[in-house]
Amino acid sequence: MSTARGARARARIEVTAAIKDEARRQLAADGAAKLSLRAVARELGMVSSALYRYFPSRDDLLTALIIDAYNSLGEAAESAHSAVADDAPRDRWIAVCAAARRWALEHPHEYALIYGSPVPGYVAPQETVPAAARVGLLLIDIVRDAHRGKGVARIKLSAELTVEARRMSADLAPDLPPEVIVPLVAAWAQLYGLIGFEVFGQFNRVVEDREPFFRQAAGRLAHEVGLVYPEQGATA
Amino acid sequence: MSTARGARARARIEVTAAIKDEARRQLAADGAAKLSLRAVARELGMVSSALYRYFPSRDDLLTALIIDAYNSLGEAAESAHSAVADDAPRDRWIAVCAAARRWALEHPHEYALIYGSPVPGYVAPQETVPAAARVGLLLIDIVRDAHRGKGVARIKLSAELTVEARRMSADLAPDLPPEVIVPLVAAWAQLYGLIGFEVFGQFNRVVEDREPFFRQAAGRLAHEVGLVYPEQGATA
DNA sequence: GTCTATAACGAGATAGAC
DNA sequence: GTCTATCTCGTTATAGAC
Repeated sequence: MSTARGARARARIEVTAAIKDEARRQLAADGAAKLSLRAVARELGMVSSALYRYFPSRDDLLTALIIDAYNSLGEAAESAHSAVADDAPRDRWIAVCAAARRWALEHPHEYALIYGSPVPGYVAPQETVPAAARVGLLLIDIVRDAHRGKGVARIKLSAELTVEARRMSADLAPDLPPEVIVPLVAAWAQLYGLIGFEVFGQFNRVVEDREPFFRQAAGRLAHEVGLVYPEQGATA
Repeated sequence: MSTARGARARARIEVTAAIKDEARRQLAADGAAKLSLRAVARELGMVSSALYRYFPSRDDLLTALIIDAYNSLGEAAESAHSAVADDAPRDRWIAVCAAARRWALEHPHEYALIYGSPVPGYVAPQETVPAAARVGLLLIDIVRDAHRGKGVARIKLSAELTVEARRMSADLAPDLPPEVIVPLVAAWAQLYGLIGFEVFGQFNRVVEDREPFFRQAAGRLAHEVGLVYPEQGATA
């Protein structure tokens, strides 16, 4: 009986994985907007009503794919980071940025799913938040370490930004000063500007040798958040 | 006879505009992937085959919408720029960035069309290039002026980037040195990272008071491309 | 010449009866 | 779970109105 239950659980996991794999293939072919439970079922030789035992709606399947994508990206970034965990913060920052870029280039359709245009009619539930936050939290960790080691330069914030900056700091990293969290969040968004332009083809005929270009830009982003070599202290 | 031709030409322009307006409405509702000639025709009280007198295919209609969006954005940026044409390059830079952001927030679906996920099965023809380049060329102009006035700081490029940097410089702005064109292109991409995160909702619960945040970030981008106040010369 | 309407194709999705 | 009747779609051929 426990073996039967185990077998059933195993089967359920396998079918769930097969559904998501097929859904990812259709994502790549037709885009998230056209993802259809029926088409997935047909391709798997199932009937559409059977899919509802695994995903109660198309939106739930989409949510699962989105969470998987964020986790896959987060894992790629975290494992790249752990390989250089003892290096200078600036090098760790660049390693994480490069890992995010590599993942995006290897999974362009999943990248489009999480950082591209919103899917019409779909609203991401709160469930997606923890997975979505992984890369951001990693970048915060790196800057936090540099800040402890004083290897971080602070920036002057405009007066109109001080209230919001304090709120962001309290929300995201209470141990980091507002003058650090603002450029950090900006760099986070800018990183995905660089990655998105490459993945979505905006760099075609503009930037050709993209790896060194990206490394240079990621280094500038590190500088923007105050990460300087090796722990040489802060400079304005 | 010439009046007849004029009336026909006018009618053609009006119908073309009506088709594009309706297509834009459907774009906002269902996304570019689901844009359908038949649905547009139905909503306009025409028959689908009649649309082919105006757009030879669905992709041609999409292309027209894309070019219009780029031109609308380009116009917004250029008119914002001409209002501050005599200010310091740094202020002109920030004005153009702010205009691009405002346009994107006011036209989120058209922004998604040109800077979001690619439309599955659609490849943008070369026709779109001139319109797509307008904001970029404006940013180049601003940096060029600052460079003439020596108000631009050069950055050290990594050795691995020198060849590509020279190619980019020759291609995009032969009168600007590679050490300027690289951060300029990077800042261009990063600008759309900031805008995209706001338009696509990635800043929800992260950045709330977004206007001052954006201005701060745009100012940092200006700094990154070497624009400093007023023409106080170059610093590393 | 310029346009619109009718009809049809082949492909795919969908709803409901069974 | 299967089958069928009825939708949608992009696109083309054709015929006729202005």
